[in-house]
Amino acid sequence: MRPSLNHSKMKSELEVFREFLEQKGMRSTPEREAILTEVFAHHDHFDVEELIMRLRHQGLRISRASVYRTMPLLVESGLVQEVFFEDGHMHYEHIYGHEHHCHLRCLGCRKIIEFRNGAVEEVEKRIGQDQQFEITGHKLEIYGYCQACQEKKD
Amino acid sequence: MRPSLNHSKMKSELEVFREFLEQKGMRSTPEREAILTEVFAHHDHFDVEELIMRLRHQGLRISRASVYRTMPLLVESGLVQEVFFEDGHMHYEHIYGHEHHCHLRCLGCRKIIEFRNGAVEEVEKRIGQDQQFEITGHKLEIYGYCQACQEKKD
DNA sequence: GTGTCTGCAAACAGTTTGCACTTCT
DNA sequence: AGAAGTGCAAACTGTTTGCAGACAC
Repeated sequence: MRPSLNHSKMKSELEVFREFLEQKGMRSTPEREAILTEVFAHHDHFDVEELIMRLRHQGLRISRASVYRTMPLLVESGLVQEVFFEDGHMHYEHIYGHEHHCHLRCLGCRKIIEFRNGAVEEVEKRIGQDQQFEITGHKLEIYGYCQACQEKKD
Repeated sequence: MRPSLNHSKMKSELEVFREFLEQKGMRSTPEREAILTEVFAHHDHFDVEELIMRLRHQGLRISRASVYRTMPLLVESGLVQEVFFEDGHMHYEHIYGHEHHCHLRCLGCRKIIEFRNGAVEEVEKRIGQDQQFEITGHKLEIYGYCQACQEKKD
């Protein structure tokens, strides 16, 4: 479902994170690294609560505060992305080492399908030139009703 | 900056809202209509706090609760869209009567530029067919650094 | 050793909700 | 009359923060 890029020539996410922290004069700690590792352990969208639960299941009792303090670091380092805000809280996904993808969301059952499409990258490039922007990324979300939910509506 | 569609053949947003409410067995009230009117009175992104302030400036003392209760109705009716969650709260824009547009966001100064691009609509259409989705809309946000912020970084 | 980080608990902010009263039909 | 809506204030929930002790460098 979510293909990885060829990692052979890439730094690991841990290396990237350590370099990011060092460059900011911040420390690499067991807590931060455990959070990072857990974030990359599953290929699904997640929220802070789920992440904390997963850490607990590993026997790691990392405080809520530390997780909340670490999330912006992961985002700033480019390893993780805020995907959408829903049900009163933010949802994230890790993006490092994965091809860029967009989201197709069913407004009926709330199911989310990922897809890739090169055309969006081209649009992005053109817009960047037109507006003199240095583009670093994009988010495309398409929404509607999946087949099952279309039938339910009738 | 943000061109309107040709309104001559369109229902007004008020008509749309009234029909939406009626169809849901809900009432059209002065509060709901004042909120709707104020939402369509300015062509900018806004948040609930700003909206309440603008209503106050009109001498309308509509409670926070009513505004919070009305926002989901405006979204559900398709008149308004949630644009992004930032600084701890949601930001909206009205979309009825306006061509669809996307957002280009500067990560440096947080400035947001709107743009239109037909290619995205085509992508949307194709994805809908591939996935058997009935597409109702999309959100594309491209981010990066504007020219001024690129220079600042050097 | 020094400055950063963690965990805790309290604080905060946006949003939701229960309730008594009002309003629309 | 009855159902639905409003305003108020309290409750709720996700997130942030101050502080004392712990730890990385």
